[in-house]
Amino acid sequence: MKKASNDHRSRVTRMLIRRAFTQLLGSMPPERISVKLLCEQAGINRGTFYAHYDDVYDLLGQLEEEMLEDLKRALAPLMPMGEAPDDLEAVTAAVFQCLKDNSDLCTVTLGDYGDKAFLNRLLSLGRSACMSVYSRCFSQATPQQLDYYYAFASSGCIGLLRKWMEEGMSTPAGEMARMAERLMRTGMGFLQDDAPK
Amino acid sequence: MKKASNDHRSRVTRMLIRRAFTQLLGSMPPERISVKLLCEQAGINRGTFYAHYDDVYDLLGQLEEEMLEDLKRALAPLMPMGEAPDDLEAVTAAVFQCLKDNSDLCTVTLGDYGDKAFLNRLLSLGRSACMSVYSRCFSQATPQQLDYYYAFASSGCIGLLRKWMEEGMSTPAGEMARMAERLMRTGMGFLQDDAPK
DNA sequence: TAACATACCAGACAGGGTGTTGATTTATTT
DNA sequence: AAATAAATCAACACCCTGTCTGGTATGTTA
Repeated sequence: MKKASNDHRSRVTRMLIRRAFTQLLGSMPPERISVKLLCEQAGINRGTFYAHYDDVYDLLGQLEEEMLEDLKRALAPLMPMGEAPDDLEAVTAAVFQCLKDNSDLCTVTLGDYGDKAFLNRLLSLGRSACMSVYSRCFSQATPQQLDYYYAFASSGCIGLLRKWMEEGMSTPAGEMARMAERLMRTGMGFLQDDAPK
Repeated sequence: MKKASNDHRSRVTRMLIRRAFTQLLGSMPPERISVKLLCEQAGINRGTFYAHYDDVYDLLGQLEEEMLEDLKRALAPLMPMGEAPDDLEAVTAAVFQCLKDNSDLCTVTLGDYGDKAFLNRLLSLGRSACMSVYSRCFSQATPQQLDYYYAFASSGCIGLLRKWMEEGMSTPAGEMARMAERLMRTGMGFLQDDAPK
């Protein structure tokens, strides 16, 4: 990992790279993007790229890292450290909002050509927080059951996120959070008719 | 797309390729696997590979395609065509079972280095079936709401699947299906204590 | 069994991407 | 203005790709 200089030129260069990268990712998966093509698109020298990143995947990883830092920053005030957050819905809403703020990247990392590794990092981030809430609310469940429930709920939220992005994120983040909360807690039953099964 | 010969030699070669590919995928993501490396691992000539597949992604796609065909075959008797299946849990169980039967591939396509595109195909496969059930059971909901609910539920099931695989698929498929059903229909509330929120 | 078709292989080929280097130019900082 | 840091350019050897030979072995068909 190279160190990130704060020189004005460096920041401009990195911005050019990021812009070119997200543009290209809109039309092709990352594995099809060569450093050469990326640099042509960004209008920089190829050697310059290597001064900032190891390769295309290093670039992708660093962009994701920045986003996760954003997310952590946004969530920090809502999460008393080491403790279960009292308002889980507010946390969820903050997540939706943050991803909306980084939508240029998210539509890619979470999109069809997206990066599974990033999803995993996103999930493990929320894991500890949710588990502490779970074990408080669902004290009867076994740890293994809790694992399965978190796997279901967190992955479900990702699906919700993806759908939300497909729709252009027009629904307010708060409303999405409310929907997520309800789906996790009560499933789809609250909508059910009297129809059988 | 090349035509698949049924010549004995061809089948052996394709099997060698598949075996080498899944082995390699266990230790690196597909974008790191070169045709050269793959052929060395499989012990075949590089030109031979190109006689069967266009590139590594074509190979991956065809393997996934075969698996989806398996899945459709297994599901067909449970799904009266064009109609909503009456026993959704049986369908879910069949899905779990089929993926278990193809676990060598699934641990890869659904694993950490997995392929998002495959997930999408898996999801869209179940989409129409589920939607017909939804619109029957949840007649009050708007189509947009149904979309969101399917996004949540289907993605949640994927998460459950992944967790299941991590655990070595030791839990019976039927039991997993029951858990999935319950999580989708009633959420995690059935476990809840009297704790607040 | 003989003739045929098909799939392998080994090797070579041009083309292109990779990652690095060293010398030079340009911008920033103090 | 001098010192420092970054971007540029050209060139390098290396590896992978995709294709195409001609030769060999293996199946398939009559």
